[in-house]
Amino acid sequence: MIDIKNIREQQSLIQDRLAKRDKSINLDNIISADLSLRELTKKLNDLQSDQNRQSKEIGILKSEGKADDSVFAKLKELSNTIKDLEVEHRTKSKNLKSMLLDLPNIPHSSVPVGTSEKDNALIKDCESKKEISFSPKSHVDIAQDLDLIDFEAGAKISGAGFPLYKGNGALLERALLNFMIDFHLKNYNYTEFFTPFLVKPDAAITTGQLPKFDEDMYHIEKDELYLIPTAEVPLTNIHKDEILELSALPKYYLANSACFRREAGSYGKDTRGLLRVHQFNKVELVKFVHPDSSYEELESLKNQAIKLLDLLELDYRIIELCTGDLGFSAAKCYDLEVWAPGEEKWLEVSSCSNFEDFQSRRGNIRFRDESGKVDFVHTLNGSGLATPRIFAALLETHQNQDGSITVPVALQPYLGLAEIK
RNA sequence: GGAGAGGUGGCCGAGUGGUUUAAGGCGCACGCUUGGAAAGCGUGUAAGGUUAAUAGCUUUCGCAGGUUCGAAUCCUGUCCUCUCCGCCA
Repeated sequence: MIDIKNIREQQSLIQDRLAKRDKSINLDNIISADLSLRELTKKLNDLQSDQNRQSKEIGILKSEGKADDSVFAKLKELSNTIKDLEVEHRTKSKNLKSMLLDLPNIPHSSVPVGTSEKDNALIKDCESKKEISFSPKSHVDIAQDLDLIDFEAGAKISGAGFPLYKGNGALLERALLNFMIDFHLKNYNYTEFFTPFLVKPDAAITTGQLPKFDEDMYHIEKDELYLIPTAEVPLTNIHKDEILELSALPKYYLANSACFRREAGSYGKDTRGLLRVHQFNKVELVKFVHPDSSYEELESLKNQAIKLLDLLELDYRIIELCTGDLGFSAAKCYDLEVWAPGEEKWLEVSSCSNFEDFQSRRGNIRFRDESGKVDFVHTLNGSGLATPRIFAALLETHQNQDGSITVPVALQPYLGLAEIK
């Protein structure tokens, strides 16, 4: 959520910066709603003050046995006026809040300007892809030939997009997750969590999935709970409505979770195999940091995810999203993409974002700064990493002509195998 | 799912309709005291809105409504925690 005071004070500046993301955004309604709400607040507060004072006087009169009906009648009128204004105030305040919740974050000034994916900046290209001397198979065929995934059975049980990992496939999935979790825990100062997979609407509002992207989430109406699209949601909400001590920052949190995505509107796109599924696993990294250091933290987050790709011996490139392609909550975002030689596609396996105070404002996550003043923390997150596309790229990159897979050295202890055949 | 108890400031806890402007304690901060510390004594100690303001006003006692001139207190709904019973991995 963007600070209303900020919008109030520099409307045109913010308007311009949001226009780089979406030209249709207009702040005029918000400005006028804010103005009218503030006028109403002033009026209401004055009347409340009057009511408080007079009620207190009645209290004293009554205790002295001197109160008569005329005083009550007079105050009844005031009380009714206040009640009406309170209703109006509530409505207007909800209205403004909902407008603010629908507004995306302001892109950081360093973000390349553009309208879509095609304007994203290539930060680091892959210098030389691993050479494969034969025609590489798709991960779908490899997985089927080696009996690693039973897509048909998954579809029978839950529908398309719910892969059923089997035998060495299930083992590889588990090995990948454990390898990645251990990597972060051993090399960086992360605290591991295992979170709930179902969350209240408020939690999804904090991170920005709600209220705008309700259609993308699995929703259990009976209990008013949502299935998490990423562990970012529960992790970020751990400190909802809290004021953290300065000494507690930065906080580095990690969780492996199943992620559930409806992928509404993306039917027909990447439907084959593991490229776009409704349920997958991901190791998520979340940071709560001092506002002064959030951009350094973004770089280190990105570098951390990259190291995993090196260890898995995958070919990758780094993209910086342009203003038009940036996610709703992000101020700046890097995507890591791995090369899948069978599919002949770059696959997004990690997204590392700085949300600045966008999420912390929505979730009321604050800290006490050097001077004792309360301010919002900055939050960041990054995938480290999402497995299905890593799984796919791994099979395709490390496949041999005889159909076997050579397991990267770093992963071998977790798998207990040097090759899958 | 059924029955009961409870949710008050950083923490504990008093408060069942009106000087509550939330007692008291703990913790914390500062000061006095001291050779120094502890103890003791004193002062201070929430967040949001508005504002030039650390002034004033206002909101907030889980949350949302309601009753009343006036609600932490009464009523309704709801969420959460705990205990017991039932079911269950």
